[in-house]
Amino acid sequence: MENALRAIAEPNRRRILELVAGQERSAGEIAAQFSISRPAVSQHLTVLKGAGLVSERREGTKRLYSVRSEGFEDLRAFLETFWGDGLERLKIAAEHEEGRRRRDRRPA
Amino acid sequence: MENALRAIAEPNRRRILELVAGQERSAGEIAAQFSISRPAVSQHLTVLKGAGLVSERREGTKRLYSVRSEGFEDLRAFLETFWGDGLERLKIAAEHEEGRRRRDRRPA
DNA sequence: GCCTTACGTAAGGAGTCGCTTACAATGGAG
DNA sequence: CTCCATTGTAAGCGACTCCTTACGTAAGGC
Repeated sequence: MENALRAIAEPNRRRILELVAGQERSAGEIAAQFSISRPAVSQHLTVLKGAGLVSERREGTKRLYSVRSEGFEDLRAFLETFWGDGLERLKIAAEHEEGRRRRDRRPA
Repeated sequence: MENALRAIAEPNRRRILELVAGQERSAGEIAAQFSISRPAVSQHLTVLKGAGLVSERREGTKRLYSVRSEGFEDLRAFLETFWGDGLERLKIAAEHEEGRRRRDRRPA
């Protein structure tokens, strides 16, 4: 998950993910959408692949990239802690612990 | 969202978030959990606050931090694109576009 | 074989990040 | 007012990031 988080922290990589989200695309096709150099995009693709967020498929001389949604599952799990129910559950747990500590300090 | 993503990409900051998730905690209380220096933790807290992921409340000389779940909303929206329904919808849209392009190229 | 197309890899440089130590600021206790 | 506790801020340093240009590699077309 570490790698995935660092990967999506970079704006160009996020744009790449959005590009390949709905549609498999070749490296060149992707690079054409950017002002940065083609090797720079290639490096970003390597990072995304290393993070498990995209998969690569070779076809002749081309390399086709697409989103690998399994790679996002750990992120989902981690982040769900911080919104909605996950946070609620944590708060309740913390309050219980708080009560226990108070009782230990000044026992009835 | 940019700031939030960069903020959570750092392991120590993630640990801080987990610490303050269930329970409001003071800066010192947080720093005590880390091997890095107290100023380093303070800097991380500044980053998290700047990203809107934690809120700060002053009480006497102490500063109490807690998770601000609204700060995670944009992340949720962005990431939902890449798992489950969001990705499905994008794929269908891409296929339609693909079909349209084929028709344009070789009209019936 | 030779050329072209499509792409990754290597090397190096500017900028950013996260850490440390030293110092400043603010609030409460006496 | 002085002292202590709690915290942020400043300055500087090594490590990492992202970019560029130059070069290497592999699959076709002819």
